[in-house]
Amino acid sequence: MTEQITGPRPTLEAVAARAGVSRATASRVVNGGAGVRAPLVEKVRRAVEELGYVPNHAARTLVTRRNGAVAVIIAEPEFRIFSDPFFEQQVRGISRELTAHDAQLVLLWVEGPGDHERIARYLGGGHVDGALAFSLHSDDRLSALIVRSGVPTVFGGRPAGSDLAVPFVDCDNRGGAREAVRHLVSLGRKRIAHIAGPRDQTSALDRIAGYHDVLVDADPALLCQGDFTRESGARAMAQLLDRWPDLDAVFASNDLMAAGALSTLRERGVRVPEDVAVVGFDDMESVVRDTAPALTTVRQDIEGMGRIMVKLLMRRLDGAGEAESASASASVITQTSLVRRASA
Amino acid sequence: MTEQITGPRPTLEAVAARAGVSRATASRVVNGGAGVRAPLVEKVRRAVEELGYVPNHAARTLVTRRNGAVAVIIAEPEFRIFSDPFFEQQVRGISRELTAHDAQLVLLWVEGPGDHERIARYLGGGHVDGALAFSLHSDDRLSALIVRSGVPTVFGGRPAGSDLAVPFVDCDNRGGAREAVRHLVSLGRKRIAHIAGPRDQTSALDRIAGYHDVLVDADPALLCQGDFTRESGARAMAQLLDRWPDLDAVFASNDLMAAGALSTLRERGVRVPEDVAVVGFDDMESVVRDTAPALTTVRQDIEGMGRIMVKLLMRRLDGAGEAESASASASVITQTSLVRRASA
DNA sequence: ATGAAAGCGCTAACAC
DNA sequence: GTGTTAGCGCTTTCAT
Repeated sequence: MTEQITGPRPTLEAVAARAGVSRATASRVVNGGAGVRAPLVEKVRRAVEELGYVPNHAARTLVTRRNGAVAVIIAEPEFRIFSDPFFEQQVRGISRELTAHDAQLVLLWVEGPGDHERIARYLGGGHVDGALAFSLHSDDRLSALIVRSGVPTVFGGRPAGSDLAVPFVDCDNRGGAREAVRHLVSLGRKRIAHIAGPRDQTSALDRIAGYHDVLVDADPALLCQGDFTRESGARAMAQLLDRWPDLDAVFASNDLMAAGALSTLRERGVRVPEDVAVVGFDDMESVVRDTAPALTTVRQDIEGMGRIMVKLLMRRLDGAGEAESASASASVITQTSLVRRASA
Repeated sequence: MTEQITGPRPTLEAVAARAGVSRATASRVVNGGAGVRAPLVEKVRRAVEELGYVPNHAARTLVTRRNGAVAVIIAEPEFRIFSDPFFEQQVRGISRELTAHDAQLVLLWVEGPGDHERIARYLGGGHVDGALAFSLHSDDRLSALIVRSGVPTVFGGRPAGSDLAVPFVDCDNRGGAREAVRHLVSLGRKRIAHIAGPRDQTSALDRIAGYHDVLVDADPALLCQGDFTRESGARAMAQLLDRWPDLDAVFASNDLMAAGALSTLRERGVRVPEDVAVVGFDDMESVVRDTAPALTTVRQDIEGMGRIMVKLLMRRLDGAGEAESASASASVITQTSLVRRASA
C-alpha cells in the first residue's frame, strides 16, 4: 500500500552503472548537466528516475563544504513576539526565499545566556552556511558571539552597537517617520506629539530622530514614552491629552500604539481626524484592519525585508571567493511609504 | 579583536598527531572515550582543547548515517496559529527536548500542495533522522506523504485518518471533556450545553464525544458549533441563551470560546457561576489570565506534549535495530486535569 | 587497549 | 566530452 523505500538508497555509482556512464558524468548530469551531450544526459536522467536516486547530502557537503542550510537565530524575547505578526511575516519571507534558493531553515532558539555556548558550538561546527539573526534588543552579547563565530550573518534590524560592522536589513525608519510628521504638518497641524517606542530598540530611536528632523525644536514634553503595546499607546495618549489641551496631531511609533491612542481618543470624545490627526507605523494588516477610523500609517514591507536578508546572505556566500569584503557586506535600507487613510 | 577562526578547521588527524595517538583513538575519545586509558584520554582532550577542534558533521553523518537533525513540519494554517499560544508552547517543548538530545530543529514550512513535492524530496533525501508533524486538519494528503517518505515520524494530535497507524501524542480530550461535564453535573446543573470546536479537528470531535459520554441523551440542540475563536464562542453563547431560557451550564471546547461565552453572558447580565456555570478547555495562560470570573477549565500540558513527541521519536530512532515495530510505535495519551476556579 | 586500513557517497582535477 | 582518480573527515572492523 504505502510504497515505502525499503533497502539502502541507490548511490551515484548505481545510477552511473545503469546509465552505462562513469560516476563523474552521472554527477555532472545530477548537478545541472553542463557539458554533457544530450543523449547521455537523457540516459542518466532516466536512470535517476528509475532508481529513485536522491543525492546523499552528507557526502556532497563533505566535499563541497556547503550544506545548504541557514540558521535563523531567535532569542526568547523575540520568539515570544512570534505572536507579534511582525515576526511571523519576516520569518515567512525568509522561509520563502530560502526555499527559492534550495536552502533549509534551521531554527536556533535561544532561551538565555545558558544557551550561548551551545549556539557558538553549533555555528562554529560548520553545520550551516550562514545565519540570520535579529537585533531587536541592545543585549549585544549574543550578537557579538554570532559575529565572532565567523559564520556569515545578516541581521534583521539595525544593530545597536554600531561598532559591529555587520550587514543588516532594515527599513528607513527615520525617513518614514519624517514623512509621517511632514504629512501632519502639511495638514496644517501645529501641535504634533510623538508616542515613542522603547529606547532599547533602534527602530524606535530612529523614528524619534525622524520626528525631530521635521520638528526641530519641538517641546520635549510632546514626546511620550510607550513600549509598542496597545495599552501603552492608550496611556500615552491620555497623558498627552492632559498635558496639551491644544494637541491636534500625534505620530505613534507603531500601529499598535496608534490603535491604543485611537481608543483613548474615542473614549474622551475627541474626533479623529477633525480634532486630532493620528498616524501610525508598520501598516500591520491585523491591527489596521479594524481601527476606527481607518489608520493612516507608514508602511514597511516586512516580508520583503525577510527575503532581502536571505538574498544578501546568499550573495555573500556565493561571492565568497571574489570580492570578499566588497559590496558583499553592504546593508540594505528599504523604502517606506505613507499610506493615507482616514485618521490623518 | 574579534577572535575569528581563520584557516581551515583542524581535523581529527591533527588532533591525533598532536596527542601522539592514532586517528582511531582520537575518535574514540571524542565520542566518549570508552575503552581508552586515562592518560591517553587526557592527552587527546588537551589536544582538542588547544586546537579548538570541532568534529565535522558531514563526515560523521556520511559514515554513521545519522545527522542529528529532526524536521518539524508546519503547514500554513497551523503556522498562522503561531499566534495561537498553543503552538508556541508545543514548539517550545519540542525545541527544548531536542536540545537536550543534541539534535537540531529543521523547520519545514508548508504553504500549500505546491510544496508537497519539495517536502517529500527533502524527507526522502535523508537530511533528517526523523520528523515531527501536526495533524490538526483532516487534509490527509500531507500526512500520507510524510508517512510514505519512510522517515520515522511522530504526530502531534490524533490523526484523523485512523487507518494510518502512526504514533502520535495527544491529551485525553475525551476523558478531559468527561471530567468537565461531570463536574458540572456534580454542581447540580441540569441544562448543560456544549460549544463545540471545528468538526475537522479530532480534538474537537473527541471533546464532543466526552460530552456525550456523560450526557448520553442530551438534546442535540444543546450542542452549538464554534470554530475555536473567541468571537465564535460569544456568538454560540448568544444562540444558546436564546434557545434555552433555563440553561444553567456550558462546557466550551476551548478557553478562547469560553472567554467569548463569558463576555456574552456579562453583556446579557447573566451571573456566572450563579446562573450559568462555565468550563473551558486548555488552561491557556494568556486567555485564562484575564477572564472575569476566573475560568474553570481542563488543563493539558502542552509543552510537555511537545517534549514527549521528541522522546517518542528518539526512542524509535535509538531502538531502530531491535524491536522495530514493538512498543516503539506506541502513541501517548497524556492526562488532563480539571482546574477549578470561579466560573464553575 | 591501540593502531592500520577500509570505506561512507560524492565532487573536482586531471587525463584522455 | 568523458572517464580515472584522488581525496573530503570521520567511524569502525580487524589485527595486534
